Amino acid sequence: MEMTDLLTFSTVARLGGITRAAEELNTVQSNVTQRIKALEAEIGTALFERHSRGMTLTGAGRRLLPYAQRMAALSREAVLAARDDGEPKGPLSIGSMETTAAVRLPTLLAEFHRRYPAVRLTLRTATTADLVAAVLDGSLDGAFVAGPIEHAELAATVAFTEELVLVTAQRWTSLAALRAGTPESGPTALVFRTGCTYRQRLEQVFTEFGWPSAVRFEFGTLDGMIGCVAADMGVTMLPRAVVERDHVHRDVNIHKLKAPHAHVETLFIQRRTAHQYSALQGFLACLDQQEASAAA
Amino acid sequence: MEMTDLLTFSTVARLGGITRAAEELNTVQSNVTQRIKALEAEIGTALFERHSRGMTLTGAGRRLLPYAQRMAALSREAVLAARDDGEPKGPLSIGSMETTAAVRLPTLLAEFHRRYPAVRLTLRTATTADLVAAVLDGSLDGAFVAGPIEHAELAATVAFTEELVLVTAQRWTSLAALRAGTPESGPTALVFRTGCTYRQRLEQVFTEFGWPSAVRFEFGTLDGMIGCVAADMGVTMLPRAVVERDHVHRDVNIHKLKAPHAHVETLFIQRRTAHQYSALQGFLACLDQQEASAAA
DNA sequence: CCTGATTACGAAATACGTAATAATC
DNA sequence: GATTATTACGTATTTCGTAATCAGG
Repeated sequence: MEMTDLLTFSTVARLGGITRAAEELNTVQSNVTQRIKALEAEIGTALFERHSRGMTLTGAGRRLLPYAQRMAALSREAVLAARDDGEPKGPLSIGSMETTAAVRLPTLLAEFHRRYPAVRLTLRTATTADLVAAVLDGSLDGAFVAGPIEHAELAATVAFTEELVLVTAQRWTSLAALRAGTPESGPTALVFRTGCTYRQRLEQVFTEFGWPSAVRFEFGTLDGMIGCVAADMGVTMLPRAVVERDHVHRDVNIHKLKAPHAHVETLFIQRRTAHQYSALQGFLACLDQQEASAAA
Repeated sequence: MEMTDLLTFSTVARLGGITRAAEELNTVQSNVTQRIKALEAEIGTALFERHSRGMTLTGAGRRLLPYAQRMAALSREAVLAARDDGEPKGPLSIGSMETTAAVRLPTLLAEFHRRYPAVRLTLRTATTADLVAAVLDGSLDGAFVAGPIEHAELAATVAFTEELVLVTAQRWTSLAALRAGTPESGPTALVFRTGCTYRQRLEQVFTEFGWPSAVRFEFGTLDGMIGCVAADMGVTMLPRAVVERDHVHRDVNIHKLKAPHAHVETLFIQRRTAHQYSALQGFLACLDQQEASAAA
C-alpha cells in the first residue's frame, strides 16, 4: 500500500480514465495501468470497472477512495508538521468570503506579512459552503465564513461581527419607497453563487416583505454585484462596512434591517485535528490583536 | 513520503536503534539507514539524533511520529474496508473486561461464530483504560468497558447492566460482621491491575465505610482473584452475575451495596470514524439480539 | 575491541517508458 | 478509425544485501 499507488488510484478515480490520469501525473498509460493493477492485486479485488469510455469505481474502489484521500492529506500535513519548528514560515492557505476579503482582510494580511514575512500566504475567496468543505478536506488551513457553523471537526472563533444592510440604487431613498416602487413580485435579487450565507438571509427578508421567490442574478465578484445594484438592476444584502468603502457608497443607498436579520458573525474556522502550525498560530495572533485594537 | 519509509521510521523510533529495527523488519542495517536518510532528505530536516547507543527522535521526528502511526492505521483499515463487501468475514478484534468475558461473552461469541463462521474473531481482555486506548488507536475494533465513557471519537452503546456486589469469604455473613471483624484500617482489597473501573468503585465504598486507603493486591485474572477472596485474603467488588457462576458462588458470600454504588453499565465502544465493517455490524446485531432475548 | 551507524558497491527488484495489441464504439 | 485500456519488453531507477568503514564508550 504505497502512497504512489494511492495517488494514481485517486487520480484515475477523479478523472475517470487512465489516459487522463497519466497526463495529470506526468507519466504514461502503461505505468498507470500497472500501478492500479498492483493495488488491486494487493487488496485482492477489482477497484475499477473497465469500459470503453474509461473506468468507474467498483464498490471496493468507492470504499477505498476516502482512505486514499485522507492518507494523502495526512501525508501533506505530516511534512509541514515535521518542518514546523515553531517559527512561522512556509505555505499557509486561507479562505474567505468575498465581502470579508474586501473590507476586513487588507489590513490584517498586511500586518501578518509584516510580522511573518517567511510565510507564503495564499488567499482564496469562495462561498461559505465551499470554504467549509475546503477546510474539512485540508485544502485550506482556515477560512472566514458566515456563522453559525456547527461541525464536530471544526473549531470556530468569532472574528468579526457585521451589520447586514439592504443595498439599493440611489433613487430608493427608503424601504417604504422601494416597496411602493417595485412590482408585486418584488425587486430583482442579486446574489453570490450558491452556497453563500448572505443569500439565505436575503431570501428570508424577501419572504417577510411578502415578495415571492424573486428573480435572481448570480455574481462571482463583489464589485460586479455592487455595480449592478448602483445601476438599479436589483437589490442585494451586504455587510455595512463593505458598502461604506469610499468608492461605492455614493452610488447606492443602504437600508437598515430589523434585528433578527441585521447581524451576522464572521467566524474563523479551522480543523480540530490538524497540527497547530506555527504559521496558523501566528495568523490567529494577528487576528486577536486586530480584534483587540478594534474593540479599544 | 512512501509508507515503507514511514514504517521503518516508526520502528526505529519505537526500538530506539537501526540494528533492532532492521531485525524486526526482516532486513539489514544499511537498508534502514538509507530509508531514514531518504525520509530526512524529503522532509529536509533530521529526524533522529545519532548517538553511540542508538537513535532518539529530534523535535521534527516527534512531530512526524503521530502522523506516521495514523497513516499506518489508516492503511490497514483501508484494505479491510475495500475488501469488505457486506458479508461479515476476515479479522475482528474485540476487547473486554475480564468480568464481562467470563459471564456475558461465552454465549454471545458462540452465537456470533455460529452465524458468521467466516469471521476470525480474537478476544483480548484488559482493563477499561487499556481497552479505551486500544480502540482509539485502532488495535481493537470494539470493546466492552465499564461506563460511563465520554469521548468525542468513541461511540458507546449500553451492552449490559451489572449489579456490583461486595464479595467476601464465606465466614463473613453480613456487612456488619465484616465491619466488626476487621481492623480499623479495613480489610485487604483485591483489585485488578491499574485502569480497572471497578477498582475505583471499591475505593469509593471503602472511603464511605471509613476505611482509609487499604492495602491492595493486584491481580491479572478473575479466577485468581476470586480464589483469594474465598481464602479470605481480602474482599473485592464484582458484578453479581460473575460471582454466581456455579463453580465459585459456594465459597464466598456476596453483600448488596447501596444504590449509588450498586449499578454499573457495561458499554460497547467503537471508533466513530472507523469504517463500519460488516464483521463489526454482524457483531452488533448479535449483541442487540441477545439483549432483546434477555429482556423478554 | 565492542556496539551500532554509515558508506560503498554489486545484485535484485521494481518502476518507467516505448510500442504493439486488443477492445469498444 | 478514434479512443482507451492492456500487454510485452527493454531501460532506468530504486531498493536491498554484503562487506568494509567509521564513531563513541
